[in-house]
Amino acid sequence: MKTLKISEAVVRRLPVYLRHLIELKQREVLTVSSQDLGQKLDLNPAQIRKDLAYFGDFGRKGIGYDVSYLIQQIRHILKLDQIINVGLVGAGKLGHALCNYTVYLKDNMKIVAVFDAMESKIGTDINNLKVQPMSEMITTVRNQHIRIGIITVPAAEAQYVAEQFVEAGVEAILNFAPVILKVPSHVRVHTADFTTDLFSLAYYLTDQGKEVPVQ
Amino acid sequence: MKTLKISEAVVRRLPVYLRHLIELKQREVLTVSSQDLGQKLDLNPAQIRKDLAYFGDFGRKGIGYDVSYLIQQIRHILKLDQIINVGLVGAGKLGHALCNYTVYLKDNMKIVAVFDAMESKIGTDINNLKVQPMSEMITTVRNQHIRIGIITVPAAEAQYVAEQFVEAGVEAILNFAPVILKVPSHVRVHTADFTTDLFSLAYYLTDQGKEVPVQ
DNA sequence: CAATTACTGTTATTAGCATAACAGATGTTC
DNA sequence: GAACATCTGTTATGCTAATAACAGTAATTG
Repeated sequence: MKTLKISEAVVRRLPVYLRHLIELKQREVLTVSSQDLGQKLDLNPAQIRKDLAYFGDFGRKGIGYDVSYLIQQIRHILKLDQIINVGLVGAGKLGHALCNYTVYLKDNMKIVAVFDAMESKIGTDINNLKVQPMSEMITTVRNQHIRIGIITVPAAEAQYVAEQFVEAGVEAILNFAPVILKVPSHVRVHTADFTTDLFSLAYYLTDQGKEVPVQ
Repeated sequence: MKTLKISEAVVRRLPVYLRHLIELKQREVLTVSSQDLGQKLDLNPAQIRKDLAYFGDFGRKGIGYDVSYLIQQIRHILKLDQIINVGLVGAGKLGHALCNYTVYLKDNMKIVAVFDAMESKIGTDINNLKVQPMSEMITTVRNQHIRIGIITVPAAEAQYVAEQFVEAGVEAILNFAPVILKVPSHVRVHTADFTTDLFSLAYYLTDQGKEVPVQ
């Protein structure tokens, strides 16, 4: 285990490896080479080897990587062998979708509390969790040892929610609102905004002028 | 307008600029400097100037950028001044959320059709759109001139849906399923998977061992 | 058991992107 | 209207990340 500074690009590929390895394990594949992985994941084999080598010598020359062992190692690197509690603010459709989705996963990461500012939503059930008012957020985050916060509120409220999360002591935030959040540097933020994704995809469309048949 | 190859990193920042500029316009700010923008968006001012300069001389020395003019220009670059119809497959919670969300935007990009494979979902209403069966997908995509496809189905079905989209003639795909899609090179794919986001955030958490108070 | 093949881990090279530096232009102030 | 401040567009520099190359090791085959 080296102590080099690992780039974010590397870290973001690890979950991709993990996902595919789990699939391989389900298909009872025992070992896999960087070339196989590269083909399936559209990545350069050398890059995969280098990524993994940052964290240890997981492979065997002439053979490849033991699937089960590598799964175990990546889960450890990503801290998925710890219990990681997650809190979510914003019980809208997207919030609902995320609650369902992550529960589906067989990992130690779980959404354990949901909050909303709207009176009408408080007390309603999402995936066996009762939606709590914002006033309870800080104490719940502390009591339930919530370490990651997810924000699925409208843009205008996102900064306020982020500040509450920070005050409560969350270590990282996953933000779905289309704004750049300002938080202290010890809190990691990732913004996952699909309008950005959609708009940047539009750039690559072929230019066709403005007239389009509308029925 | 130069014909250099624009990097994806640049393209992905354009929607971020656009969003903030629209906010500035609503607040009746007339001009803005790269420094102001950089401060608000956590970006280097030089980078912003360079990004914009790829596409033209939009700013004025000593002054900055005219907000309205720059909005217009970026919208043009991103082709948001054209009508861009979008189709979505997967009428689950996430699909619902996306339908609501994009409709909210005042842009020419709209989800105009929703499909699902499940019998029980077909015919139901999502945001004034009737969910159609997969069998109608290809003809609808062609008739309605759908150019971007969104995939919000489970991982196992995503590749099949992608192939249908490609056959129907879609130019780009936004994929929310946690798989790497294989499509011809003329179709642009962006995968927006939040398990990847969440898992890579976990990497940055402080190591705390495995014991965690669970109520 | 030598020769061959199939792999990794690591070092070297290339390419791409972000930052810095600066020249040129605009407005403002005294 | 000269001196100064502001801010862009562009060129130069530095750095980070991706790719390629290769040495070393394990299994396999004749």
